[in-house]
Amino acid sequence: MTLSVTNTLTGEREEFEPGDPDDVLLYVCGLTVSDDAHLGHARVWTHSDVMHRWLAHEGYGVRHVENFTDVNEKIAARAGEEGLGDTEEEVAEQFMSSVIEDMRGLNLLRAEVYPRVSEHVPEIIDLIETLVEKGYAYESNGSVYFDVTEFPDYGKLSNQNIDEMEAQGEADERSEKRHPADFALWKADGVSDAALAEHRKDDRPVDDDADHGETWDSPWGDGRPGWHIECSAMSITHLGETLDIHVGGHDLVFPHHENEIAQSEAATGQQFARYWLHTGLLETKGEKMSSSLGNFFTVSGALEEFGVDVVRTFYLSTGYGSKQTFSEEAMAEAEERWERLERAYETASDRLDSTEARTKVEDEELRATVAETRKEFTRAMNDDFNVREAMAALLELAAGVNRHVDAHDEYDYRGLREAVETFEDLGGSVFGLSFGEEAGGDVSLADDVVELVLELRESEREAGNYERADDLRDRLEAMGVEVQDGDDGPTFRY
RNA sequence: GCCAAGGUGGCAGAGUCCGGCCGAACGCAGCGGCCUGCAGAGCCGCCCAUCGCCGGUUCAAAUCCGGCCCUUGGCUCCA
Repeated sequence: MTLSVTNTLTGEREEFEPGDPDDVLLYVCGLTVSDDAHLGHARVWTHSDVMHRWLAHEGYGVRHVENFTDVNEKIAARAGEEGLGDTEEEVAEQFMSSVIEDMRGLNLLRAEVYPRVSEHVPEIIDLIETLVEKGYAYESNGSVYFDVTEFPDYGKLSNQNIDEMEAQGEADERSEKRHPADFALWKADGVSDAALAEHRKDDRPVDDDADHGETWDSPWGDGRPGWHIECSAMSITHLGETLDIHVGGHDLVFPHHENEIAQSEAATGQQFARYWLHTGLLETKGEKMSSSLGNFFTVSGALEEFGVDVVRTFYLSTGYGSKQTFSEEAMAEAEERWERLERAYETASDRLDSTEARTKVEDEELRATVAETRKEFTRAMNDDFNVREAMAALLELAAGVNRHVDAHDEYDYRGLREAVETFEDLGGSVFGLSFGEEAGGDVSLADDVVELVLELRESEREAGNYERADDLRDRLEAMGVEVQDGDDGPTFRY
């Protein structure tokens, strides 16, 4: 069964054919570290993580690169804020370490490299020089712009049309730029994005004297790299001229990704990325979650409040390409889904421990469910990473396990073992959920203490002292220990 | 204005590429039953869908074609 993906470039679903199946080149557009990461960022991370995991699961070798943009005016602008450091570099460093912490917390597979803009300025300058030499870029007042009219394919990703853009703002001889759609590859010292935007709109002069952070020497004088060029430079450096999958949020299609294509393909003459996958945006109350709108929920806050598994389950209940709404209700539902899976997994592994490997019981229905789950999960994932349907398959397995346990007094060892393995493989390795992972720490001691309390409670129950028994249960509950009485005695989880 | 994505039950959200298995998945909420000292979990069953609107193609459309309405995103920093 082969994987097919929806390619933004063509707008169609295509069969996935990487340059080298043993070395699939995956580039994820990372974030600008000017603030704490929020749940919208984590959505891209989680979906690209699951893509990575699925490719690896299916036998592909994956080389995953994810950049950090640590040179940006918004970062520089925060220098001097309490607790953030006095320079652009320090501020970036600060946020970068918290982002890395978030990524760990989300249980993301590590990328091969996390390149930073500040460490790739020479490569960026080289790339710009190549573009200038080839006639795709020109210098103007110490800044360098990409000439969109020189690149016939400009607009192929976003279906934008240069002529229409031109109609909106006539090019002016006074302008630093030849065409309104031209974009900065290199910004002369003192030139800010804000000034550039104004310039683009009504031709106001581009220089202002505010301090916009560090500057670097270049053939065009001191300055800073433009926004889009970094991704081209870093991905070419680490993944070569043609990469297989480029992932990013939908809001980056234009202009960012369009410009990346223009720069990279103009410079190398090769196709930049084979497949462009764009993730839908996370919304709250009908608008996208974003740093600039200030309506965001931080990753660390969410991890603390809901836990990794619930956060991941939340993301996995919608396809990567669809937009998704964040709300307390949605998180509550994700929690129910995750717990349903987790409980079924625990039920299966507990019963497995108590049944003989050579048990004679065979439950064809259970075994069929396991087989069907694997088949359906694989089908769904290969169908443009349809995680929602893959998740549904896992939930069917949960129901299958519960049915088996409900209907039998003796259990099917092999069937249960296969179910447990399936949860660990598909739910654990592919979805990155914590099946079968003990929380660590003093767990064993805590477990023993709870067992002790439950033993006491059992004797109260046997004696008919239900009030006393319920009180013990309530008090455990208050500590976060959930107690359930079953045919085989009480079980607990926390 | 231009470009893109989307409008499916109380909520959420698959299915739309490749029309029939969709009388519409999975889940949450709600209702009934079983189980239980009780509770929870679980199991069984039920409830709620003119698949945005109008028209067309077809033996057959949520799925294809055309028009319209609405929402979100992009066109400025943005995952």
